[in-house]
Amino acid sequence: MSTKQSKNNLYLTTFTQHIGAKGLTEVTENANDPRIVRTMHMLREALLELMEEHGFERITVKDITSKAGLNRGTFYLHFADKFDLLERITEDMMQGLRKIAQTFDPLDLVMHESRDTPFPFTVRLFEYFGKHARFFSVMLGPKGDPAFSVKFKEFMQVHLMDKFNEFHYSDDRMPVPWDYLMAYLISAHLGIVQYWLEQGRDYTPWDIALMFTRMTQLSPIQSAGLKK
Amino acid sequence: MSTKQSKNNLYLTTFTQHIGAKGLTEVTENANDPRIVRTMHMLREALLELMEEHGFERITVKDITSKAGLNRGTFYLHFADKFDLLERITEDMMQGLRKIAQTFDPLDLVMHESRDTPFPFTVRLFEYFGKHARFFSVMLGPKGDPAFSVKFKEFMQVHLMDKFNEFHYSDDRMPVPWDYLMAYLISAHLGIVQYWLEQGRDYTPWDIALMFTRMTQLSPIQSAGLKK
DNA sequence: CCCTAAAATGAACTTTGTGTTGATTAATGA
DNA sequence: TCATTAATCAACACAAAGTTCATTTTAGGG
Repeated sequence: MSTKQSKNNLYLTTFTQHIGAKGLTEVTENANDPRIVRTMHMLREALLELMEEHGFERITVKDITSKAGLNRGTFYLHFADKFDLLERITEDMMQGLRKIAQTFDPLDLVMHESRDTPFPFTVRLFEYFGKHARFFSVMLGPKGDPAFSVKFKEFMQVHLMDKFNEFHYSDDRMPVPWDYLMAYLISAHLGIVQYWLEQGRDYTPWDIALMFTRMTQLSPIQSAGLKK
Repeated sequence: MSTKQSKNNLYLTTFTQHIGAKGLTEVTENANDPRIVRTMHMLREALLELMEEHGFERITVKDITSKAGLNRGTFYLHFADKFDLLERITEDMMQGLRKIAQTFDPLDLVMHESRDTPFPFTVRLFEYFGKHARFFSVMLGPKGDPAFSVKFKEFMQVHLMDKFNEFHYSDDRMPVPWDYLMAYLISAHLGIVQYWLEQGRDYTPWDIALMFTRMTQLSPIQSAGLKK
């Protein structure tokens, strides 16, 4: 009773260790705590690995925690469910993209397109994709989340395409409606990102960015170098 | 015992009413039986409606059958699980696409592109998308299945793009690698389909097909009619 | 080094959906 | 009319979800 220095903290044990399936982001965790950092990292990595293999749909919380080597209860200490986890990862990545987007200047583009050099902003984006290749590769791939592709497109729309709104004529003078042209270009660029990741990044960000410059200036037929 | 004409079929009751979670497509049903036709139809419609609302991931077999007004057991009479159901619907739609693809002739394209008229093959495709708008709209949208987008791209690759392989120069003479150009174009076209469905089909198949013709011939900058 | 706050663990429990089974009822079509 | 077969119903074992609480482990400031 005295040798073991007793349990004098019995009446002061931990409160509210739990998140609750509803209160999704009401958590104010100490993000500096190395235990939390580690846990988060393990869970994120485990989720991406499992998604790569089976797709988000087929994964259970049990799978995630056992791959992460953590207790299932620990998961619920931080996230309401697997959707919550995915959202948090996604939001972080989008933050990263938005930060890069701040450096974007449309006038820069005009300068570079006339001299067959890649647009530096595009290079920076691809460097980011490369840095987080696993995430983007999974999320934009066949096992990924189609809602993320939409998010990504919205990002391009707002941060890139909308900057050029002022430069085009009124709709009746255009060969193709403005909004359809935007849909075309955004999806085309997304397609390049997907293909590049799929191929294991066989070109440098610089090379890819140069392709963008060229494909924007040439018609598809010219880009193909088709024999007539 | 005699008034009710008895149960003389007791020893001949139905065998193997069930599919089994593994034997996915081992079923040889009489697809003409109106009961089956009706059941299939109800299940398909229910699935699409629910996907539109909550996405495939959030749906349970219970949801599907209760929306379809059927017994849950009936579902398992025809499908192993919800994935199986989705696959069957998808396969049917792809069949429809392949059938249209048979009518494709690349030489046709050369004829039409020089006179600013839509490519009839493209018109036919969009008529099909329109006819099955709910399916394509859901599956290619944010609540859909990213694997289907990939399937769809492969379809375009095989049935459209590969036909032009012979017409291009060797890679070192091209402004952009051939495979990247294909990824760009395929994704761009997919994007138009998605956008068109999203907008509630605000143009006719003919109009959309004409946009394709033009965007293939003009550079994005020309398509935009950008002020210099 | 010790001690406290907080994170992680482990075990139990309820609930919900799954996939299966066998018996019964209802519809089809020859 | 009647044999066949689809659909229904009720019951089952099972797996994972989400929650709770007591206990153990860890981090880091005094």
